[in-house]
Amino acid sequence: MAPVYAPAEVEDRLYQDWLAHNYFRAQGDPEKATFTIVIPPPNVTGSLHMGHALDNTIQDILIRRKRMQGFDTLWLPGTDHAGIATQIKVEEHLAEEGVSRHELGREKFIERTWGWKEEYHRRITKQLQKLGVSCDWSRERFTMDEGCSRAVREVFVSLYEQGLIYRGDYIINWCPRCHTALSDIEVEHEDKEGTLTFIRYPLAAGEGDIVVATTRPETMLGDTAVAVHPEDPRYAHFIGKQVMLPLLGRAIPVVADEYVDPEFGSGAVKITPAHDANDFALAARHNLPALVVIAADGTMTKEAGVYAGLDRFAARAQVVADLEKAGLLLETEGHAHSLGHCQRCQTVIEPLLSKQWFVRMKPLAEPAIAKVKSGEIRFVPERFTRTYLNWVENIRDWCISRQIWWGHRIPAWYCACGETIVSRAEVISCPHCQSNELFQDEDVLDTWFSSALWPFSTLGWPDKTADLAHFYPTSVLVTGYDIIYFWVARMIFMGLQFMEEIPFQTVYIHGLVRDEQGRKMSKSLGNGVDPLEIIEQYGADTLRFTLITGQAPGNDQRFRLENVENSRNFANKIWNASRFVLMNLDNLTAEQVVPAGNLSDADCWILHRYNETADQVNRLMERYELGEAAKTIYEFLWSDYCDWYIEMAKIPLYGAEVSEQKQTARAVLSFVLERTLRLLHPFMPFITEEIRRKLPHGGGSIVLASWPEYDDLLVFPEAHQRMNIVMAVTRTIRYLRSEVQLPPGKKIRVVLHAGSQSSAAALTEGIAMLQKLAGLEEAVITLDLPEKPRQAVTAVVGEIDVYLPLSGLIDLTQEIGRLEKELQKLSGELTRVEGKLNNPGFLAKAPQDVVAEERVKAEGYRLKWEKVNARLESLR
RNA sequence: GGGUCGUUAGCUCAGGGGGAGAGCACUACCUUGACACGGUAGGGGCCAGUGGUUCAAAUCCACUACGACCCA
Repeated sequence: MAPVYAPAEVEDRLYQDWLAHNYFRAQGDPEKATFTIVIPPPNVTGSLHMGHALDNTIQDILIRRKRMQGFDTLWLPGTDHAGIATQIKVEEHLAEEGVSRHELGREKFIERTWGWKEEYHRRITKQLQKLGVSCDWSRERFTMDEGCSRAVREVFVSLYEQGLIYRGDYIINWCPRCHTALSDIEVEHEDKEGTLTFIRYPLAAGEGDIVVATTRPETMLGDTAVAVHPEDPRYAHFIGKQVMLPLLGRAIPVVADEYVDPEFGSGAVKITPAHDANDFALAARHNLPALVVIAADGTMTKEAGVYAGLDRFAARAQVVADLEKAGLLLETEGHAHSLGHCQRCQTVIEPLLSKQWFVRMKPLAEPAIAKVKSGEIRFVPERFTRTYLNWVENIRDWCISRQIWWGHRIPAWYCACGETIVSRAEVISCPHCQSNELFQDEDVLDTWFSSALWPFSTLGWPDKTADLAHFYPTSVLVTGYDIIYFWVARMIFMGLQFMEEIPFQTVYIHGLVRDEQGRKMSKSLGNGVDPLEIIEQYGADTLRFTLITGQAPGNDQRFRLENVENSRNFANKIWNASRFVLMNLDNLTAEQVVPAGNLSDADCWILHRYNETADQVNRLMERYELGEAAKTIYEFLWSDYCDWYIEMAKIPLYGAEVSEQKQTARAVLSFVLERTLRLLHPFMPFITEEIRRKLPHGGGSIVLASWPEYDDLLVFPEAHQRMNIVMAVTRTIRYLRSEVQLPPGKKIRVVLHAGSQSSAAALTEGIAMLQKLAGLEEAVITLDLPEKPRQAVTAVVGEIDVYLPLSGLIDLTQEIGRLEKELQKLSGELTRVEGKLNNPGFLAKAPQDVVAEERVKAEGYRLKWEKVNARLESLR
């Protein structure tokens, strides 16, 4: 074995081996308890980022543990067609060839996009495999594959038949760049400093005018009314009259409506029903017409008169200039307002009146609220329950039609007779007029429509498959808080609607992976770190460990290279510890690895600590505290196993001791290492498998090895206690040595004055360890020390007095100073603890075990204080 | 405007009612037969502020300040 672990030589080989053995295949055994995760399908737009790496690491950890625990585990992989996002990519690609999608035509364009999908799907799959994910690739799905597409049609038609999908003219969010409608949540709002423009609208008849304030002057061309608050005395006499729309000279009415805020601007509002959702609602109440003045491409329509053809922003400038010329521009003032941008291309969203398909949300949301409130679906961390409920409880209808080509075509056909046919199958003739002149709706569905069905469409729905019966509902959904609305909420209501059962029991929410400075990683900033590069350089285990220990549930983390290095060092530490064990195993067989008989205190101690670790890891993992669980294993392996036990084990292994002790040490070293590797396997799958194959073990891959649980047979409290004494004394001697600057190689004599038979016994049992670990040539253990050595440095460990007699090497003044500092520290502790014990309230109300604990502490401090003080006085 | 989260060592962050933790950085020493991607020892924090609850608050509650995010 090389002294430095080289993951590149290991990882691909092991992954291929795992695949070849079908270890990740779900069994589909109806008798067995299941554990199921469906992957949040990555978009086929490009490559995976750190967020994916984290998301999939978490899932893999959960899945691998459950697989080892014997569950029938299914981790179902797949990818998402990502309608708009992918279409943009392909269009950009085409643009490089100088072709637009319209020149290419719909059919050819979709063909090209499938080609794109194939390429990126391949890339994504490879990346996931590099990460080590244990997905069941035989069940892989794609949101636009035949089965998922059938599910989409079934759901659409079914919802339509139930009156939960409708088509109509409403204000939607329009992206002039993507040329499509968007749902509300696909619009990102950003606070921008804008301008509030005050415009004078003269009365059509008679003197006077009314001033309106707007942030979007160009929309005045589409105004069909001015509205004021009914109780606003300033405008009472205008209500019912007509005003002249400037520039276009159209007469429009003044209406009264409660919606108007008299405090804002001038208190009078121009009404543009076709370009503002609130105006649209108001217009409906007052039977006002709607005039579309901004077209789908963001330029002005012919309704805009002389402004027709101008871009909306150019038109704004022109309108303002013309108003000014006409003397109708009263004033402008700075005004902060929130501006919607397209989530995909950042273009300013245009509210636009158009005919779209919608899902009626209220009836679907109700059960989705109930199942979360009842706790049937649980969010981890719990606070995301509120995030979810806030949205679902205020939900609005969902605009699901998109004016793009890449996606699920809406299964609706239109006949010249006016008939609309929504159908699961292709429609050939009109059921109303028998005409064959039918046209399918040009639009496709929102990508999230198909994603919402993912937990059951991937298991075979609408067919009643065995997988669906066995694996639905899934166990956990793992995803980032950024798509709770987009995805999680929608899966819940679709699952409830169509499976009549929740889609998952637990929603585990994690945070974002940010860059070193805490900024969101993004293409435009160029601050993204490619997971593959990290894997190539440091290994997948290292990346996984970095991501999982870097996160606390639900919180964002910063990706820092120094953390990666730390994880890499940990992998190397494991490698070298294992190297040590393997070098010393000496043909130990798997059966001999089980430690039996004649265990030393050190052996018992490490077994006990291992057992505590396993227990703690299990508790933490049950609570989804994966980072803490990983850190617990790290701590155990590095500190307990390497720093202490390996060093202790060297005594029998290197010493000229009886061979039985050697054999026991070998067995314990191997036993603890092998089990710890199993504990660590979900976190670092590759290195644990690689090493375990070299160790004596029960056979088979670690992937299917049994998961370590707490073991009653590995509890050794007395030996554990004795070792703690030996270790504390060791640490103290090391400390004293460094205080007097003894060279590390210098062997010294130490006198240990034990305060009781039991401490003396502990020390005697551990004497070889003390000698080795504290660099002693001799350790004198005594219960009776009538003459305290004067030329010595001393310390107190519990009831044990430690003396390092070092005649000639000691500066007594310095020693006195050190002891005084120690005494001061002890006084502080003693005061604090005694303060508590002198407080009658504490004695009366604190739990008895806490009081007892404090008494023990106080006694310990007092004893130590007295001893240090006595020593000090003897030196003065 | 409503909501959520954060403020802990120089830096990045865990922890979460009863003795302040990790990694990195820092200081001193050490090429000891697993590992210098290592070892040993050490320094460093009124846990943002103010009130409250409690025998006991970094931890719970309220408010304030600053920062981040989500929703209108």
